[in-house]
Amino acid sequence: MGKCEQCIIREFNSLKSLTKQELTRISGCKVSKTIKKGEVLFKEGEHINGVYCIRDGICKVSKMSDNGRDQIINLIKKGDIIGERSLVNNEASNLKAIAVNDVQVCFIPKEEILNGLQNNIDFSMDMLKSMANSLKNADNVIVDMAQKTVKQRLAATLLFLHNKFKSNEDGYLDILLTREDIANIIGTATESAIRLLSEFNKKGYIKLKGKQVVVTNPTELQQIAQGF
Amino acid sequence: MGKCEQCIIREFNSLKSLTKQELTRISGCKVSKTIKKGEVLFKEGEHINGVYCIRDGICKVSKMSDNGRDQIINLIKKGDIIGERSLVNNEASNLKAIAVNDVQVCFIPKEEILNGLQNNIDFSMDMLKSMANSLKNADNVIVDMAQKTVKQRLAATLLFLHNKFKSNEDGYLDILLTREDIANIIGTATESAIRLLSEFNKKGYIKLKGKQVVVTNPTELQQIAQGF
DNA sequence: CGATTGCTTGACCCCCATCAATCCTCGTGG
DNA sequence: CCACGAGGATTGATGGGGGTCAAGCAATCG
Repeated sequence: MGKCEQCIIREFNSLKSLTKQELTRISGCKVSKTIKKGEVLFKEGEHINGVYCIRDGICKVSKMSDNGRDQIINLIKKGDIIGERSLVNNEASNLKAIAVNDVQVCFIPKEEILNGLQNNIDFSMDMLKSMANSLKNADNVIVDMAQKTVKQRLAATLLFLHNKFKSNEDGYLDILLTREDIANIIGTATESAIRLLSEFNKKGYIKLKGKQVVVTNPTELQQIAQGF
Repeated sequence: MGKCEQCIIREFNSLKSLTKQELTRISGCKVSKTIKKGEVLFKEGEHINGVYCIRDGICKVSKMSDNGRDQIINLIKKGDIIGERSLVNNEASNLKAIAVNDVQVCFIPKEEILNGLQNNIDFSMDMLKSMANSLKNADNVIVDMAQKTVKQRLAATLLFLHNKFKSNEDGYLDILLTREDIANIIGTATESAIRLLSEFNKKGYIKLKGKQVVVTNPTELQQIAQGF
């Protein structure tokens, strides 16, 4: 496999602050994996003992609720790192990660990351910033979940997907989620999500081409998401 | 005011990892404040330029949603620190903090904390752990908000308050929240919260003595929170 | 080419947001 | 000391949002 020192992906995450030396060390012990669509990267309760750096593809990160439904907490893609949290507080993962499409990841053992955190201030500051940002984001999600209607949340989610995953100028996404996935992001029943998607489609805010969802009127969706 | 080196409060948070020297420096430039019940510690959009260490009392930390309702994100008490996030990523606060009862805080300037993060690995690791923990917590809240009914969330919230704020053996809380506050934690209308509180009261899971809410049957509330 | 999985729509009903009226409680000023 | 006003607590009535069950259809796969 390639060498971390030459990997562009790390520019997108905290690993960019590591030194050449550190990267070389990591390069020597990292493990590259391919996870096929639908397969599990790690599951709840598992001890990950390291972090995953996503080189390509998309994973849905979810957590099982008491009522037995999977709530999707996050979608991670190329350049994202996952597993730092369990690593830092030395606990088993409380989340599950499943490949939405074929995914290539590099696994970096715990010791290497801890070593970096202990000896490289820039790296640990980057990690802190990244977590601080995730926390801010989580707060926003909590407020939305608590206060917004399902319709508002769907509009917000479509915009989120549009902004994070749109590939080319025609607005198609790099990601293909099932209706159930979308419902599990919003936190609603699949049928409710479907009905609202159909409504948005009729009104021309989005286009449904098979399973593809294309946002055609972001402005209007923004309005809806904010409650108008 | 007292000296940080001798302050017991810091044992409850990341500041415990600071050296005697660092604490002495901080002691010299910290500012102690008293915030009266209902007053604002800081508000959304404000540049805090430091962190607050709660010495006594309770603050509700909230965020305004698009529809104009305040969502309470967190309740912080003696020993908690707030403001690290905005400090780390150098942004204005996205949250508001209001004193629930009279609160005593120490304000520690940004530079001191940054200095600690730069030079004291133990301190920054503690901060990382603290944030990792908050993130795990936030994930749980997101799942609950997305998947649970208002009744379940109320039961869970009552248990949370019971565990975090119960003072003496008779189950009374150190905290006195209005019905509106409780509703704003759950993310529901005040009337809905009131109705359910009344229902729990009739069934004997809690006791309502004036504004005081006392949990009398945690086991049953646990069952409800999990959906039975 | 069955069979499984995902998508869609209809029907039903309960939860909960909202509006409204009343009661309670406490702090303030006369 | 009491009246009174304001904010909080409570209860009722009502309507819509959204969860759930069920049936039919489309698409994908071994």
